[in-house]
Amino acid sequence: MTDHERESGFTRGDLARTTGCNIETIRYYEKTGLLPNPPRTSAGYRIYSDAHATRLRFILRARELGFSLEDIRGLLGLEDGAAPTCTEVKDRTERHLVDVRAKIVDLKRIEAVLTETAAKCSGGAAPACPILETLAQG
Amino acid sequence: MTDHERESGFTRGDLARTTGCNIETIRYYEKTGLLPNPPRTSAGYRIYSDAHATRLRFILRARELGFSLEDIRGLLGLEDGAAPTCTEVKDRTERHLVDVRAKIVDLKRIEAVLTETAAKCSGGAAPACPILETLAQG
DNA sequence: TGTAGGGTCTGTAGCAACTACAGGCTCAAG
DNA sequence: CTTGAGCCTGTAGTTGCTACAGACCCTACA
Repeated sequence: MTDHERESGFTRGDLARTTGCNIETIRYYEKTGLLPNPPRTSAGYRIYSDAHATRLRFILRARELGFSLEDIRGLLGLEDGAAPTCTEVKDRTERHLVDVRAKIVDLKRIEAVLTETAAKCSGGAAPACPILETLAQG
Repeated sequence: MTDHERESGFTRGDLARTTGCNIETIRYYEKTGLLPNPPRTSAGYRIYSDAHATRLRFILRARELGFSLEDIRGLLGLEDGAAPTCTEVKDRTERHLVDVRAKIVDLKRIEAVLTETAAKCSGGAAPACPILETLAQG
């Protein structure tokens, strides 16, 4: 890559480093349309700009909050071409929130059962394990 | 399948119905070694017994509690051939419990952020969406 | 000028834990 | 004897990556 070509742009490795994203993940997001195809040098190297970095950070942030890539596609307005309205964004967020809360409830139930079950077990090499028995009875 | 062949046994469909497990999942568990290869009729149909049903229910129950198939393999003593000791089972359960609790903490954090973010949004078709802005800033 | 080392390019395969076919048998009922 | 349901197999798809292999390319140093 010549100085001319890369001026005001950075490579995939640079983008990975500055965002903390795995370098292969960037290519994956490009393939699935979350990131736009960047311009290339004459040798085929991708050239990224600040706009790419901003979008990638958005995606990573949304992922951290548990949005699926499909959700993120919607938030980015990649589904119907137009940017989503504020209402659409809010709806999506609230639907996701419902999912998150349901998962919390689920996990708390699991935690309670596991805690209770584990407490029954004194350890050691007893022949009958209370944990296994609990699992068997379901 | 003749009456003789199926006597005291049931088919994969039967097993699926009585356990609530998807019929294809049964084959998958067999392929991955969680369920033993059942005997077959002369036509190749699998014949299951109560022992198979018991084991499958154990697996399903453990799955409900969030154990991975790898964990379950351990609980069933399929890793080293011998049934695990009570201590091993307890260790595995407690390690899993740590994971579950970590996930709960994670999701609660996510829930808090989403709730807070969604509250900023009044809906409508405002040009600047506070949710999207929050995501962008991360 | 040559070369060593990194980086990047592509396509493809693998992970978990299923799920869903297609295309072919087999079985029970009418 | 046919019809329809059920079973058999292998294989491909799902989500969200991650990890190669084998080929380029680019920079730095001798």
